[in-house]
Amino acid sequence: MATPQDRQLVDQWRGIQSTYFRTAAAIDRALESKFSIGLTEFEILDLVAESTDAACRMKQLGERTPMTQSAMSKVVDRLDKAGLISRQSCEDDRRSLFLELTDAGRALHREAAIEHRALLRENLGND
Amino acid sequence: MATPQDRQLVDQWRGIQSTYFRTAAAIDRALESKFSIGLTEFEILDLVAESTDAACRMKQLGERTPMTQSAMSKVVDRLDKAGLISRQSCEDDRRSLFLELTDAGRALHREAAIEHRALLRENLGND
DNA sequence: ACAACTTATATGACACGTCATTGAATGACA
DNA sequence: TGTCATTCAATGACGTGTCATATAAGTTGT
Repeated sequence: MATPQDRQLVDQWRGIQSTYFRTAAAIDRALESKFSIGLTEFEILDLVAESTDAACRMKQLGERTPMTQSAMSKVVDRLDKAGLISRQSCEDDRRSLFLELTDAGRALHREAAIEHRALLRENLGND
Repeated sequence: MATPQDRQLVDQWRGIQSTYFRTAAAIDRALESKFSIGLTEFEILDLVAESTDAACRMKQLGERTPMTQSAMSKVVDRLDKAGLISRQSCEDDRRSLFLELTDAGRALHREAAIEHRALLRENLGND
């Protein structure tokens, strides 16, 4: 019990947690106040933005984020309602959805990404 | 825009996120199923367990976790209702609360900590 | 072409975290 | 000592995530 290895593990874990919380909170607040979107919304925008088009993406996106399928669905829904993204049903498999940024979405992403990267740089401290 | 440094930052961030989510989810599920407590509950137990007694702790604990004051208050409330922890008002400052594990809490913590460390070892991969 | 199964997304009930605020106790200081 | 500000903890309204399930579309084997 309570071996030094355990202590070291626990400390490492707490470090990860606090880095994660601190950084996520900072980004979330900044994006929320400047662009009225949350961190998770931005993350989806970011993934869609960097996806080379083609392919029915909702599913594939799910493989590139730790978000639940359910969570993704709701985030995408909010982004759609906000007019930042559009969902189009795929021709070849009508269960799937093809996502793409609207012009507004692309513009917002461009701005927000700058903020996002800056806050990562600050918080992850790779100066 | 999109400099290689940015890419590297974003990748680092996604790594942290996925480590955090994967690990937290694994621990949470295990503790929930075996001991009927969540990860946040365990973390408070863990902090209280390792606190050298004395001092009115609710406040100090808040300084050692990324949790909000509000969140802590609710977690402690659940732990209290579950009979794992007790809140006693401080004599010297009646705004503050002194926390301590009940016998049940200490016993549960002892068991749960083993599981917790094991899952950290698995997920943070310091073998 | 018809079941039975599988896969993609959406949704409803619920739990938990956050923010803002409250209530109570303390401190500061004229 | 009486006021005003500050601090500790609890609470209510609210947003968002999770789980289980629903809906719809595709697949397979006969």
